Amino acid sequence: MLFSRLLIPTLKENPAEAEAVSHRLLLRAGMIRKLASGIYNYLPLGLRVLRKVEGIVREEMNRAGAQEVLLPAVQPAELWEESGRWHVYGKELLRLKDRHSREFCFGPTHEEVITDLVRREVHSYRQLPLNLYQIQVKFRDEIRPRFGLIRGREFIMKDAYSFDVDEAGAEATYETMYQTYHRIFSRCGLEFKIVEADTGPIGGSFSHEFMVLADTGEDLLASCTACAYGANLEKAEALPSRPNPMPAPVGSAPEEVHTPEVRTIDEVAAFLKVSPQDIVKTLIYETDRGPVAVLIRGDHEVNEVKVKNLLRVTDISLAGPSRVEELTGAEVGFSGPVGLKLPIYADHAVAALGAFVSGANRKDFHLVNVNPQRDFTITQVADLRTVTSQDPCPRCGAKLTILRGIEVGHIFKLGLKYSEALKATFLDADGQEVFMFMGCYGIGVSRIVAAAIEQGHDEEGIIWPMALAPFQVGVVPISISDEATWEAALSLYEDLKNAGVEVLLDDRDERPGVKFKDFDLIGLPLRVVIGPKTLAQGKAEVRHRRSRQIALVDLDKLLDYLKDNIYSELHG
RNA sequence: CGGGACGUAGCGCAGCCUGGUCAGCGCGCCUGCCUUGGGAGCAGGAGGUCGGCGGUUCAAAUCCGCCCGUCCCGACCA
Repeated sequence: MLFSRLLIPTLKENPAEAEAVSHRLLLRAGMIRKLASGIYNYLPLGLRVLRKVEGIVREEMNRAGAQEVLLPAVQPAELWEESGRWHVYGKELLRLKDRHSREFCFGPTHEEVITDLVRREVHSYRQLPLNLYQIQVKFRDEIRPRFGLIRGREFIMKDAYSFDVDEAGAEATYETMYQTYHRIFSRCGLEFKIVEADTGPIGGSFSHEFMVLADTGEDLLASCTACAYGANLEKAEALPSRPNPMPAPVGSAPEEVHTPEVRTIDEVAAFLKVSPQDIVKTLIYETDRGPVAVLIRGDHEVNEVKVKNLLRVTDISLAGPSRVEELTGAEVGFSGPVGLKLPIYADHAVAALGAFVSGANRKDFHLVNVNPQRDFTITQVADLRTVTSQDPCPRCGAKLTILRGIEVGHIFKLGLKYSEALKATFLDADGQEVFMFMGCYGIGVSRIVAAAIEQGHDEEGIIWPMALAPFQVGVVPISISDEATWEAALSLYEDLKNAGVEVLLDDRDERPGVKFKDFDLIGLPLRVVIGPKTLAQGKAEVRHRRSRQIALVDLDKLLDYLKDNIYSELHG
């Protein structure tokens, strides 16, 4: 392609609206433009990258035996009512009405539609297993779209849904998808980490997330420095800690201490001259099953996902100030478990304490020498806190690190959730009608584009991996008015095209500096500069974007040199 | 939805506090000359309802109110 004929509106300066690296560079490199918050146009260069990702995803999904379909973006409300999600999904679901006032939504995901399709068309175990996928636009009316393509409201997703005759089959499919995802992200040139994940509202029994490691990642994950253990921070298990040797003798009774205006853990610790780990915070939560108290050691953070899962509720929120007063008899900051008439859920670390400090449920007072079970009853002890880098790996005991990641893929074992709700059954070999075992597998295709930039860039611009680059080679003639230079560039361009290389020829009448800057910005892996100086020696200059290394190559060896480099980066 | 910031030419910004020679700068764009190995130079030129509506005032980009939009920090997710 000729540079002058492509719409590549590069920007010299950073757009004010963009903060994240990938967002800035996608805009500056002329790959995307914003239409509305979280909604973007893909320009020619951006679309080429997107197509590269799609191509890899398609190849690997097909290789794994999945079949491509294309489902509608607009879905009737009835299906969502049937699955129960019409009323559960919330504001994130973009709801619409047609001219007859019939209700629809713009699909944020397609479990309902696919299950409906399969229940109509599949009736025998002989037709199973089945794995169907599509690559399509999704819309989720996100609370806060951000970072350009990383969290858009409209985005491109590959979603796959599998149907198996039994749990063992479903697990085999899950394993296949696990391996397939590994291949996909490896081919995309991404450095990623596979972690255990909470299943969230999609439901199901277990799942893994594929995380691209990057500072701008919105997710935190715990990763073992020794073994393969990795988990989303909201899922990562905290091992029960050993009893704390510090506190006062277990024998003495709780004692009220006057602590005027002393509310936070730090304030209490300073005032009573104890360490935060000798204090227990009592958090009052509202749930759809009524209010509960959660006990967490002062130096720990509550993990609301774990609380939700333990209580088997879909929503929890911290009780407001007036509600706390109503339930505990004291202002926020003085809650404690002693005398509290609520179900009390304690983290392991709290139960392991000998005696601790807590609120007294009386304004300006705290209790010291509080003992679990002796002074109050714990409804249940569980893992309710978020792990820290101080925690040991739950598998091997080695050190954990906390990393940031961008979730680019997520695989779920769904089980029977949707097949039961939508009655997707088949007849097994014994003529019994049974529910299909389902799994679902998502990849954020447009998000991969952004994630690749987060991992591949420098001060000058994007550094694409060969597999995702919009063009593999850029050809830059120093001057298009110097005939020999232009002829040599054009001839190389034709040769490369004929050899099947994706090449961009900069035919613009610009000064060399302008072209170099633009090529650094758009990040093609290989750049060939044709100029009078090197031409006189029968050579051309090849610059590798990532390493910035420059090679002077004989003109007659140039084509092979480029082809070899492309091949080795794609397949080496 | 809570907290913070912003909205002036395609992009980046100044001007606003202290209302009146404030419609300005840089980049980009168009024409011509010149130049060609890391975003050149000269000359000429096009382009703006100062986010919108309303109010105060002799007078509003500037002060006030409401609304819209955008971004950043927290609860959702590929």
